[in-house]
Amino acid sequence: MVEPNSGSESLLFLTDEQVRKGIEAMFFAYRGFTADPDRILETMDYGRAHHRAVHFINRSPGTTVGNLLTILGVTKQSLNRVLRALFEDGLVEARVGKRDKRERHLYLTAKGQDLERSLSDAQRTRMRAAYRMAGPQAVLGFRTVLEAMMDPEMRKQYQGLKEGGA
Amino acid sequence: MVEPNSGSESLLFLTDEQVRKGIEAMFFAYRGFTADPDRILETMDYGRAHHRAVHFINRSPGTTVGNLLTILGVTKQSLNRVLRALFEDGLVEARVGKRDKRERHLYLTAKGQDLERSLSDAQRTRMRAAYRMAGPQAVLGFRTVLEAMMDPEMRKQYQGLKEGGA
DNA sequence: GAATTTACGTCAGCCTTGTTGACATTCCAA
DNA sequence: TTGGAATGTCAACAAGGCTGACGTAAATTC
Repeated sequence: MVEPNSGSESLLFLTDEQVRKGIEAMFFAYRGFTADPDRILETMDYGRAHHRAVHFINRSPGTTVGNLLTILGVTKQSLNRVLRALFEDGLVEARVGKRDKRERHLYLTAKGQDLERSLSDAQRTRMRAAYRMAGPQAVLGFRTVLEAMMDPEMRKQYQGLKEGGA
Repeated sequence: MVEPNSGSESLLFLTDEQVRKGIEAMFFAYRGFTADPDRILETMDYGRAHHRAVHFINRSPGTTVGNLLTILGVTKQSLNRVLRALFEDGLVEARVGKRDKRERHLYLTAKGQDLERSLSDAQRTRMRAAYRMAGPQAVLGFRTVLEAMMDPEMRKQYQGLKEGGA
């Protein structure tokens, strides 16, 4: 049913049908979103999990294992499997914390940075194309809605990264 | 209207940094997007794959297995495992095609519709809240960018569903 | 200084959901 | 009649989640 509207304001954008279109758009767009890096990763022995780790280590060099766990929202066993592979292949290195020696600070090696670049180039190219097609006004709306969709703690993480970045 | 940019207008929304924020927004938002149905599903014996099947069968009642394969982008073996569970639990029924008896047309049973409703209620509630927070202009932009991110074939699927709906 | 907590690693085992390959059935269409 | 399409099913496997249990070193608290 069409929702009531305050005054003459149209709230048609809140109908079930409109919302469902948004849901399906998320589904199909997310597929596109991951498609390019996935293609690169599958030629190597890596998956999406490695990509995510590499992305956020690149984003916040020196981040700890614990931070990464929070951001990625997986168990340490899961993350550890991924990190072990990245260590062994020399893409990531861990340095023992100076202040707190229990912590491991994670950094991409040169080789890791190369991979990161090739992955995010692919993804950025698609994003940039989409941005260009849609225009700045649409991009603003895109980000606004996505932010509103996040869980509050995740939104904090996201906004933290926003400031924190280089 | 803060409109586009002929000539020397700002293209700042296309910087690497802006694009990266978009990438991270997609990552975090998608987590939120799936969180609510996931919580419901995990109490039952189902996963996201079941949700997707139920969603699209509900969306296009009478769709064939082949159509579903195309839309979901998985192998028939994967889909078949999911469908078998849904048949056994009486959520979905398959009717042999009248014109082409090889085809199975898929329908939700009343029980299946109940599950679909409870799942999409959860997801729609979040989406609607996000839409309301962001406003109609932002929602327009949101959908525009997502559409631009899709692979062309997926975009066709998506737009086909748009018209095809109930 | 001892006890506890924190940060991390690791082993083992399980589940979901994706994959390939092989093969059977049914049925449309040439 | 035969080829190929649509569907189903069996088997095996992999990625990447999960839990539980245990170990170690360092920091913190008592």
